[in-house]
Amino acid sequence: MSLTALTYQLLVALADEARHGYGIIKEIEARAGAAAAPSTGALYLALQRMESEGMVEEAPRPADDGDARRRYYRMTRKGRAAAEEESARLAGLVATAREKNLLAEGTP
Amino acid sequence: MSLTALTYQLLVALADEARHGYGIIKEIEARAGAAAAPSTGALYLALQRMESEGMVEEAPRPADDGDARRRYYRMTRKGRAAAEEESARLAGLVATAREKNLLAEGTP
DNA sequence: CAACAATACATAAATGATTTATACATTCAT
DNA sequence: ATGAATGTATAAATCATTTATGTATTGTTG
Repeated sequence: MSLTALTYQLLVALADEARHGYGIIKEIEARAGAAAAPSTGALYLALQRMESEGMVEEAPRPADDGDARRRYYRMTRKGRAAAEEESARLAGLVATAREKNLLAEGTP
Repeated sequence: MSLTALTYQLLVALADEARHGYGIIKEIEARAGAAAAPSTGALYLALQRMESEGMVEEAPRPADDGDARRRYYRMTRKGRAAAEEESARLAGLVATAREKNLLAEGTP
């Protein structure tokens, strides 16, 4: 039972701190470019699904954030465990890709 | 337009040499364990789709392989380019996961 | 302060890949 | 010769994502 690409992407975005939906998109854009970010439709549906699966949960809005529209989410223990497992799997796959010369030498 | 997880997995399996369908499954099992390998249903449908997309093409059966059932596939140039691009994307994602402590320290 | 762009969340319908199940023939090992 | 493993294949069902759209709030700028 492995994670979808989008689920994993969102878990990584939430790994360091709680964020609201649009904030997740902005985080992904900042790290990987606008093309890597999901559409709002995909994002909010995925967050709903992930909440129902127990991967994330809603978190209180920080006191210093006055924008009442924002809904914050954070990873649950289960979400973190799933993200760690998937990270290991992907790291192995990337290592294989490197062995097979699918990554330019010197790529981190 | 990015690759599905299964598509990428199959391209990596084909990156070093042409293989037949069942051989792809065995290669994945050898590298990542039986749980990581796709079912035959998923595999053959994916190969068909990938062939129609121009990601892989059928290759002649090696002379030293007498099993007439086997159908060999190899990556096309397009498939290799897509696999390289996706490898870079995933390497970046794994690097982020590492920064956020989703990978045990010392993991390759 | 008015107008506009960006932010923010949300859902429906269509699409499309994968899962699950099944089928069947060939090859290998004992 | 018998059974297990190999090998390819397809149909039906499932389920996540895409695409399109709607609406309200917040920030910016002239």
